[in-house]
Amino acid sequence: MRATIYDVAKEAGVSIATVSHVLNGKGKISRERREEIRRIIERMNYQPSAIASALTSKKTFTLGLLIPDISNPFFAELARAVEDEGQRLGYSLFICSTDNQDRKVESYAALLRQKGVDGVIVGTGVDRLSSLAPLLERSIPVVFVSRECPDAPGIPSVVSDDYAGGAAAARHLLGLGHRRFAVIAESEAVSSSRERVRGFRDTLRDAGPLPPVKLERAVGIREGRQQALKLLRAPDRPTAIFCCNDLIAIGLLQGAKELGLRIPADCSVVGFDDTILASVTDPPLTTVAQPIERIGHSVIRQLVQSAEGRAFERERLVLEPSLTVRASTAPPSSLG
Amino acid sequence: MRATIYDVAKEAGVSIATVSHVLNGKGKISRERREEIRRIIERMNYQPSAIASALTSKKTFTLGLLIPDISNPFFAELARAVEDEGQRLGYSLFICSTDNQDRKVESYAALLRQKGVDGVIVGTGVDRLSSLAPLLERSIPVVFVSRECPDAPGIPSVVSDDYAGGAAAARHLLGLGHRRFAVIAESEAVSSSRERVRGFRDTLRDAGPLPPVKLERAVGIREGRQQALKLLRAPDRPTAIFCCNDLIAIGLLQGAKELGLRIPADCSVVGFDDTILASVTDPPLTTVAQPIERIGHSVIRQLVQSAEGRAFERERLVLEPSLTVRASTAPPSSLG
DNA sequence: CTGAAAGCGCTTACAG
DNA sequence: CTGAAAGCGCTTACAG
Repeated sequence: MRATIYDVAKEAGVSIATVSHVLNGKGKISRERREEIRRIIERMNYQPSAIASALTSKKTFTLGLLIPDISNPFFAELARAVEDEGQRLGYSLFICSTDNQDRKVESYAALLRQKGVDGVIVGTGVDRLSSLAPLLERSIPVVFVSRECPDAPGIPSVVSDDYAGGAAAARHLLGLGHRRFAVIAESEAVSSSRERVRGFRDTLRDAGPLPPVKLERAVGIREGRQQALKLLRAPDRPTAIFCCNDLIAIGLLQGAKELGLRIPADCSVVGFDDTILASVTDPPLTTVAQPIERIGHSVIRQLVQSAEGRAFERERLVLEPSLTVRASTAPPSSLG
Repeated sequence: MRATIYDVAKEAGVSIATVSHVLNGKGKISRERREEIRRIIERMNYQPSAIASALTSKKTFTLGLLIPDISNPFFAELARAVEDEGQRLGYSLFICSTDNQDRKVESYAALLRQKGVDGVIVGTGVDRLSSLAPLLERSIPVVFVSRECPDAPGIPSVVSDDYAGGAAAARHLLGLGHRRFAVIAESEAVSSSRERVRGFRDTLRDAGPLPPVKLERAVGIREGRQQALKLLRAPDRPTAIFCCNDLIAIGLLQGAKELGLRIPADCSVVGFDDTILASVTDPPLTTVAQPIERIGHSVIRQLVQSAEGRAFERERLVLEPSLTVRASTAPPSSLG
């Protein structure tokens, strides 16, 4: 069997309490003893069992990451940032893809509770806050990322400034000379999407009188393509379309191509997120870049602070997005 | 405090052993008692601590997934398949991105050991098998996925038939009428890449005398683009290029565009993997599809079998790839 | 069919 | 500065 704390205590001729103390840098141990014990630990290749230690100390140094789908590039990139910062702070990560289904959210929440995680990052849509009950009941720290839950006061969150992102998209397009716009948004239930649209529209409104902005809804590439076909076939075709995420924008690109339309010559398109997908399309997408890495790092720090009982710096951290201009936007070919 | 097994035992007027038995479906408990205890468990909302249970039973129902980078779409898609099947079988997943650095592999391996995982899936490159020592020493079950380690006899693996995939790419291109080929491969150290090239070349050789096949190396989009520029600028430009992964193929698409070349009219390109990226480029990529979902499911089953002490069905499971034909391949414009 | 008891490998007051 | 001892919440022979 592998070495336990008893083995090294015996070898060192001390009590297990002493070994535990040097392991955790607690208590006062004389320098010599400490170094002697360190050497023995090294020599025996002893590594404490995280399980036994969790049972007594109630800390597992493990976190849960609840997201809709790890195979979605946005969440995969977010997961990487979260993983890296977690690792730096000594935490491991359970990955939980929920497909935005409350049933799965709840079953993962119960599982994470049983496994004794120190905290949970929630990046998945949660219809009923009660899906998180297994966590909340046991006061396991939770922080939302990239989404918010209106009826969850007191739960901290880390988000992009979606309103500002939508506004940036509008300013870019306005600056290019566009005047006839459309938007393809996600579901009305998604708060981030609502904010993006609001920022976009408010900015247009401030720019003076403009033709009405058509709004369609989609989730993912396929629906994005369908809505694109609808919008692009209309007689008063918009010269610029703002899509609330890159997937929708990609669907739009595909729809436009089917219709023989050139992007950006016939229609400019702006996406949102700036995952790797945006750099790979043709033309590469102009898109509002979420600071995914900073979001991931911040959310972990927020959670760990809260798991370690320190006060939050803030309950809601809003990070600024920035516009990444690529080749899917240009001035309208016939101004007006 | 939350309820423990003692609380429900007291409530039910039985011993904790009895409660434990009904929890685990072990031992013989009279029907009435069993149902009575079930009701009490339900009512008290008791859920056993996975930590305490792991300490005694030595099983954590937790696995580690060691991959180069969760933000790489191939591994993200693989992770999703692994997660789903793991979940179905009752296992949670720690995600570990190693960037193919032995240092990180080793530190994650040590961490996973400490946390007492029941098994580890290794999809990351491992230069020295000794990086996995923390696992192997404790005989924690390991299975390789999508890569193999030649000096690791006895460690099971689940892979695509890379040779067959390379061959399929060659047959497709040959069938289209191509005769002047090039290949952009990954590093010679990557076994899967070697096999893909070998399958591709062998198939060409069997097709009769052909001009020599140029071979360049790249990893990722940027280098793929560079090698593409080199290949496409040469006087005897190939009419078809086989890339050992989709990322390289995407770089090639970008390089071709810069040179004003049309794909597939001026040059056909075949990728490998068929991640979401391949469906999003313009033109969409013809690519050898790895059965990512089946790979992920199989590797978990293989690992769980081994973790539960059952014999392997086989030590090496080889799944067949298939060619996904999209729009990046066509007959050469000037035959010959 | 059921229970008393040992044990898993740690941490943490507490006493000295 | 160091150790004896209790306790974390389970599982598992073993005895009856």
